[in-house]
Amino acid sequence: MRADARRNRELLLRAAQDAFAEEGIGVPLDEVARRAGVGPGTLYRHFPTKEALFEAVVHERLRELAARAREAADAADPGAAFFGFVAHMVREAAPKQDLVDALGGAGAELQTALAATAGELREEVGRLLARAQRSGAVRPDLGAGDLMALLSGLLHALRGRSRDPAAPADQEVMTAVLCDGLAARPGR
Amino acid sequence: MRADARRNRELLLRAAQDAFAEEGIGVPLDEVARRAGVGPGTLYRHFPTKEALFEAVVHERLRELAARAREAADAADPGAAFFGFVAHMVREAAPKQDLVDALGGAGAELQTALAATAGELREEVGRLLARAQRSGAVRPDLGAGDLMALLSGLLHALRGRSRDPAAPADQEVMTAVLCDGLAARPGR
Amino acid sequence: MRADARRNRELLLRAAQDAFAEEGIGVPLDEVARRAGVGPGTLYRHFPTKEALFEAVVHERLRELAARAREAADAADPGAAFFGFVAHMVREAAPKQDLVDALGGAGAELQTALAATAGELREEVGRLLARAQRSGAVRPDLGAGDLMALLSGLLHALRGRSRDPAAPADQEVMTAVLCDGLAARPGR
Amino acid sequence: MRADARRNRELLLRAAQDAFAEEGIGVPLDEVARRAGVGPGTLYRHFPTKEALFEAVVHERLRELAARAREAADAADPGAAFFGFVAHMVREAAPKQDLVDALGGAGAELQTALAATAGELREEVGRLLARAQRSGAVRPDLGAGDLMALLSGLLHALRGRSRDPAAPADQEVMTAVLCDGLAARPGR
DNA sequence: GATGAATGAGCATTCATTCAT
DNA sequence: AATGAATGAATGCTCATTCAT
Repeated sequence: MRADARRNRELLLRAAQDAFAEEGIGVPLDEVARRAGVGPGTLYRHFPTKEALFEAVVHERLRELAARAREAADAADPGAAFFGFVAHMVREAAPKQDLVDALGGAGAELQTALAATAGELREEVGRLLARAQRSGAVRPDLGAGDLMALLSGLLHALRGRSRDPAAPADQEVMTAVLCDGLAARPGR
Repeated sequence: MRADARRNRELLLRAAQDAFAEEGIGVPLDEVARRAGVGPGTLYRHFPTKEALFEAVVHERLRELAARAREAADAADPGAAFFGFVAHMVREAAPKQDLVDALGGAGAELQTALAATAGELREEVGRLLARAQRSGAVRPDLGAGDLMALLSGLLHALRGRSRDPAAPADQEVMTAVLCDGLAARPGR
Repeated sequence: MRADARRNRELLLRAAQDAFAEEGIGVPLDEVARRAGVGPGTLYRHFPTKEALFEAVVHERLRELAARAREAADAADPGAAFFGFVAHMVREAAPKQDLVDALGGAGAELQTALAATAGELREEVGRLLARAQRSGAVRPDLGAGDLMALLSGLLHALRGRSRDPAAPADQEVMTAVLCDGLAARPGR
Repeated sequence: MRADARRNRELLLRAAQDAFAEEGIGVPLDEVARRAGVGPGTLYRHFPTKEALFEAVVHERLRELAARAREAADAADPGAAFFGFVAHMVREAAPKQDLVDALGGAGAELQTALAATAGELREEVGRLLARAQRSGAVRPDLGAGDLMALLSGLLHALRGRSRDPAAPADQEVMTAVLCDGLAARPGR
């Protein structure tokens, strides 16, 4: 691949990251191309469909999250590792509309293409989860799929609220609610 | 109103309920009309804009939920009333993509028209919440806006999962996580 | 024809007169029906197409103008009769958008259907004109068609101006310009 | 700008000129595109709204007329310059339905966007007019707005007549009537 | 390879006309 | 005969995708 081609690919990915983060999957591709400073044709040379671009962006983000989960897998305190990762993931993903869209499953086609990467993240998170459950920090009746769904839901909730001035919502409190709900309850 | 008009209005509302429930606000009006077995002009006669139709559908659903919340307001046990309503709301609203869209605030314009009804629901829910908080059943650091957002998020999560066969998620467990997170924690 | 049918026909014509006068041929028929207090179906019972209704309205107006021209045909002073009629016609027709549309020939189909009545008016006006020309009051190089066109143009001009606050125009002056232009010029 | 783009822009403008000239602002954009041999999207690329296209066409025509008026402003004989311009304008604009629409003020929105250019023309014409009035060639009781309205009306009249074979009208005579009406009358 | 112009299917909405009630 | 609901073709505009330059 020529140097300028590689550079354009980078520019496009960066622009797409920003655009998708701000507006979700709804952004016109022309705007992505404009942000990247290239023509839409160039975009299509690198990414044959809009979904391919979207997937590329989300793929990268999912892998970053998966990597982070992997790092946390060896931490001394399984419970702290798990809840630390949850907090990290919420913090990182909340402002990325595309992740919210992707994790929430907007459009069934996305799922198939992203399934592998999403599965990878789910596996890593599942490992963290299982370890935390074995250590007694997290409720035992929870599958990795449930957890991913709950995270996706929280992200969605945070997205919606950031636009609605009439109903103020507190990211800290909402995350705390989720974490408390995930925690094992001593009395039970 | 003439019999055929009422019938078609019913058909349209029903078709719109189904279509919006399945696909959210994104469904083409022509498809709603097609599902109802009428022409697009007929749809227009009954609902002058797409938003009017969407609002009619969501309005009804929001009012049902608000009514249910009002009923619960006088129950003997404030905590049980609150958690019972949360479970009811999740059960009812989960398969309705439109409610998820509306509660999640997809598109600022919707909000203005539905704000009144959504606000009504929030108020009723807020009353249940406050009472449950005073009774010590629900954590005190939670606003009505937070709660609505969390519910909206959970609904979104459930919607997304219902389409994703690869990542099974359990509505019961997820609702339990939310409810446990909402509950006051004795030890704190 | 039943009494109520005749009455509805009257109501419709009256409503159409008003609506067409105010908005020209562009008014939706539903609005005409609404103004008349009847259903659109009733409108169609009496007038099989929109154009038929339009023609009925314009027909009546043209006949009134023709009658007025006929009255003026015997006046003592041919010049005064002619210019008096011109002023009358401008005064009457200026606020009737439909007449402006019809005389201006908006839509070729109209012309065919209204041709007979418009021709009748043209004939009467032509008689006034010829008499005034013979008396030396009006320039001789003017045909009845020219005159009708000029009148239609003046009406159009007055219509446009009444909407444009940036370019004030004076109906009196404009009519005077036309009349002076029509008058025979002594020096020639 | 690329060669093909410029070519298509030219084709579109030309097609729009013809279509607007023949049918006024009422032509469907799809027909303009069809005439130009391009898709509707291409039209949109060059002219983002229908009004933008209309304005582009009319703008050009108005500017040509304004330029012509400016040229005439320094002529030796103010009266001849004025009447010459009137004749020129009638000749040029008569077959252009769009100019008639624009000058006649069809639709208030047009006015805002074209107001500047139309105002420019009115100013230039007003200059010619004032000079001719000072020289005693043109009646003093006439504003620039009146003149523009009269011109617009004459154009409208000529348009209408060109479609009506039953009522022959003579452009020369009609223009002469207007000009004579505009001229100062010695005897008054 | 890059560019950006062209494409055309698709959408919400309007309104003259028809037809069941 | 009246009613007003239903029809559906048409319009301006958008945007993912293709293709000439």
